[in-house]
Amino acid sequence: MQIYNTLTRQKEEFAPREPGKVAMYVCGPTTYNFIHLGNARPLVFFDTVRRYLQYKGYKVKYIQNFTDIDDKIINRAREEGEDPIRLAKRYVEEYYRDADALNVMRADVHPKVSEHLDDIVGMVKTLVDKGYAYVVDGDVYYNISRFRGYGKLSGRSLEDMQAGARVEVDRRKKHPMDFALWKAAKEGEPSWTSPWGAGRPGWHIECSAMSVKYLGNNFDIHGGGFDLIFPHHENEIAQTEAATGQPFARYWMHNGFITINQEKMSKSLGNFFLVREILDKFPPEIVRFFLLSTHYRSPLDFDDEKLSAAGRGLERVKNCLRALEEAVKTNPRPGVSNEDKALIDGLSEKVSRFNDAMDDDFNTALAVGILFDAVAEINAYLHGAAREGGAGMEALGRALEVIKTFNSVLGLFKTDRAGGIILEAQSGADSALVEGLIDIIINMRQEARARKDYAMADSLRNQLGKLGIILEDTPKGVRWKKQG
RNA sequence: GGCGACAUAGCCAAGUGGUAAGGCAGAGGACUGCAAAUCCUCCAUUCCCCAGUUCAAAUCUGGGUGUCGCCUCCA
Repeated sequence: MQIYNTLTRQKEEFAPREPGKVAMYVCGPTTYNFIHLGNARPLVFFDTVRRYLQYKGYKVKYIQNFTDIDDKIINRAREEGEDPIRLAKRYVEEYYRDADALNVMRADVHPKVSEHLDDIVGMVKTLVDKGYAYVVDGDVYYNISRFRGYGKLSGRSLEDMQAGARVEVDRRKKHPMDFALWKAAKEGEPSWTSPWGAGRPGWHIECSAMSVKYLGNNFDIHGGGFDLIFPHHENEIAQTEAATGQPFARYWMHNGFITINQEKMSKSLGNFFLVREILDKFPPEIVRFFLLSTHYRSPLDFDDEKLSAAGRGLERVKNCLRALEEAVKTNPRPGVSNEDKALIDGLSEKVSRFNDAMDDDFNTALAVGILFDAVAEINAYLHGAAREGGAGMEALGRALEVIKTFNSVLGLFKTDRAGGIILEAQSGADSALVEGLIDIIINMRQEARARKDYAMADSLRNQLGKLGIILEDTPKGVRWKKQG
């Protein structure tokens, strides 16, 4: 398996530090608002990485933090007149609602800054003691000039950065690019005690302290968005390697941006779409499918039209699944015919290509293409079986299994306890009553058709259609589904 | 100003030396009362432009054009 490593700027063969086990850390959101689509991309992508590694048989330890102490949170809390810690906590809960909807698995640990002050202060102290950090008026700064490898992740030199520095230089810093490990408390801000007085952690130190705490000094994969390469991850490396004296994360992975009209989506530009808003209009599996349809390192342009085109594509997969489940119910014939054998072999080839695609730096776009190939092959088989002797039990079982396998990695559809794919999340209000009513209408329409009253039949179908209920007349009877 | 990425059909998008996956949209046909779903067939002699390397390039090299990103909080 090959992984593109930002650190070396090339694909490398993946070999975890401990055979069979993978330790990974993904930078999570700062919780001062609902998450937007740009936040969702790394969530969904790295969740897929995790799922694939597990599918490959690795035991994965997956950590994703919440930044719940931060300037943006404090500012937001001030505007809302709410306690910052409470506000952050609220948005952590909201985060889970969105992430769960997108079928993102929970991390093994979701550490919060507010619960790791001891670890953070401990690491800052180590850096001060080792001479990598200095104290000025209760602030603690990292002295980047002391760290020889500074710039190795983002591929820039200290000189380049000094020339390009756009920020007003704080005269108290030894180097303009020195960054805060610890910020002295200001009036009215939450603060914690430390050897340097009351204050709070700088942004970068939390990930260093927490990742090392849960995964050790040199874990396998560290992930996040492209924009974290500099300064966040560069600084993490400087801090952690200086503190531990060992190399930090081994593979650095970064996902590309979501753009709107080819421009970066970001909170600062104000052109962002909340996951919550998008999920009001589209089912979550479409959003997830859309995110995985492009390679993770490429930019992905978002608009409603593209999402709905993706949804129309995903519908093919759903239809195939429905047809498959229906075929299984109509007592398939035992044994393995030549056609059955051809399908089973064809599907094995798809699985092998799917694995190859994912092995090549998690090429989910190619993997999705292979899913469609499998769907086309299954549909053609079902189509042929319909006019001949019927489908074979073993072939159908294999087809269902392959689609489920692909789904377990891509995480598009949620599954029930028995491992079955859930296609329609029926809301509680629906179910029995609605289904009963629809059956009554379908029967009325069938009677109309029987007496060739097509005007009535079509009218009933159209009216249901307006409510998002789609009827399909098949040789085996009428089938209905919800739109989307 | 420094550094970097990308440019493939109407749209989205794989493919990084061997002769263009897949999806959406579209055209024709089968099935159907009509639809829908599904199946079959078609839909880029060509991969931003120019030059070069090679038996062979969308893929490598050089130059140009365009778009985007990072250098400041940001996934």
